[in-house]
Amino acid sequence: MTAPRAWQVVLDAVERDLLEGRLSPGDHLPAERTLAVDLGVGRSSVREALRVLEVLGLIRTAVGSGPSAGAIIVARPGGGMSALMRLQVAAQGFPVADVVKTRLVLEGAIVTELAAGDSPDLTASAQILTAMERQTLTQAEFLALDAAFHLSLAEASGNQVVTATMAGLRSAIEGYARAGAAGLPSWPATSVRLMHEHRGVLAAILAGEADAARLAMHAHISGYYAETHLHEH
Amino acid sequence: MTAPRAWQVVLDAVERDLLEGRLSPGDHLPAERTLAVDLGVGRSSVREALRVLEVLGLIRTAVGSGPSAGAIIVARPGGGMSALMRLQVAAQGFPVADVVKTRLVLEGAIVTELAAGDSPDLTASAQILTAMERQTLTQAEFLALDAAFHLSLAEASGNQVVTATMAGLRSAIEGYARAGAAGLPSWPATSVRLMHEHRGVLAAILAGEADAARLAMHAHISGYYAETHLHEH
DNA sequence: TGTAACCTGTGGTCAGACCACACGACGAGA
DNA sequence: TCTCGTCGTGTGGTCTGACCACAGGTTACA
Repeated sequence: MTAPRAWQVVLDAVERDLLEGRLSPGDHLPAERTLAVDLGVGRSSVREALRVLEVLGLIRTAVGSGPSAGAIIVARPGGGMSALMRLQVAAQGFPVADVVKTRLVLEGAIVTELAAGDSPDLTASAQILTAMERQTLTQAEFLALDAAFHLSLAEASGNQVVTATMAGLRSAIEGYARAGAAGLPSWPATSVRLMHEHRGVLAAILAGEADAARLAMHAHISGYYAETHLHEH
Repeated sequence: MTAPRAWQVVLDAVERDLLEGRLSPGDHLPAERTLAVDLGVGRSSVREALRVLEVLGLIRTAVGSGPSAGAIIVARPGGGMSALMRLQVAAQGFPVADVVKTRLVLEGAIVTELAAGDSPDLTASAQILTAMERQTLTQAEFLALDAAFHLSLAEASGNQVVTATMAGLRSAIEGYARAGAAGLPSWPATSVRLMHEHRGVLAAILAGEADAARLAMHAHISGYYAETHLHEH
């Protein structure tokens, strides 16, 4: 048995406490110094483990004293998924094409389920579309709202895993989306088309037309990707 | 502008080096002490960032000297995705039901694509099924091969993102699968049924019957989940 | 009673030390 | 000349101790 690394001991201990109910969302972790003594490791090893937990979106840390200070279990997977996918794309572990294909699968499933569902709550998505129709938006603002729209559909599905994964995929290719938009021949024309496609997707969902919604979303995503991909090299 | 945390500086520097091509898979990161001096932070902060990169599957570290020592970019997303999803499930950020639903979506898409593809290479998957038919397997060995089979289908699809996500989802609910299997009334009967379902999925893919393959996989996953879920408490 | 000063415990960071390890260079011996 | 063992060196892994900024509670004073 090879000796486990000290930070791994801390990580395992926290995971075990979570699985066995000794730790739940909202709870405080023991202080770093206490954890170090209890687990028989140095404080620096504890901190390495806590850093991992923080990046993974499991805890939030705050300095000072009082109830809001210290490390608290939060279980917000979005940030961790974004960091993971963004870095994997940067390190060429995730090809951009695979990210886009995965978006097609997930968003297709999302809109299919939403359309099949009984009166899903899409007011948030509709509000985002309304905000996007303002003519004073910069390109960056438009793209941010575009991302928010897609994410709001995932949230409407109620699936935490899909929502977090979508957030990660989106942030992973955010740079490509921005660079691609900058190289388009006519941004106004493209943005208007994207708006219409968004409205079309939303309308198909609300009409309960699952297949139409899926195809519209598919065309929306792959269309933009193809268009921007043509102009980069 | 709030001061960025020291480890964040390191993480950002590495990400920038990756994006701008100064670092590629197989390259060595500078030594921890060098990195600390170059970025103007302490070595412990560098180590916190490297720990994150290691857990995320971006680097591999080794002690000693020579070409294989040090921190090397590897971009293996499987481990990071597994850690992220396992911990999020443990911390109740990811409901198990959502994990299963996501599996249904992804594995359905995988087999659909494989069936539609032109003569996919499924020899690895077939070999795993053959290995599963040995009668001397323990329950744990059977479950491990079961996981390997599902993962091999993802790998056959060639999509790195889907493969890594599948690996993460699987490991996140591994504990539940094991606990559920232990509570089944008749494990031999269940394992035989699972085997038949696997064969059915594979046959449908090879026959090019996309819809049949998707439905078979859907029934396979949701069936096992429903069966084990009934017997746990 | 209200307020200001202080105390305490927290995470954030750094510096330094030591260890085990693995490779590569060097030198002694055949 | 070749082989093999030794030693040096640089690496990550870990621990310890120290200091800081911060935020809250506590206390003492007006």
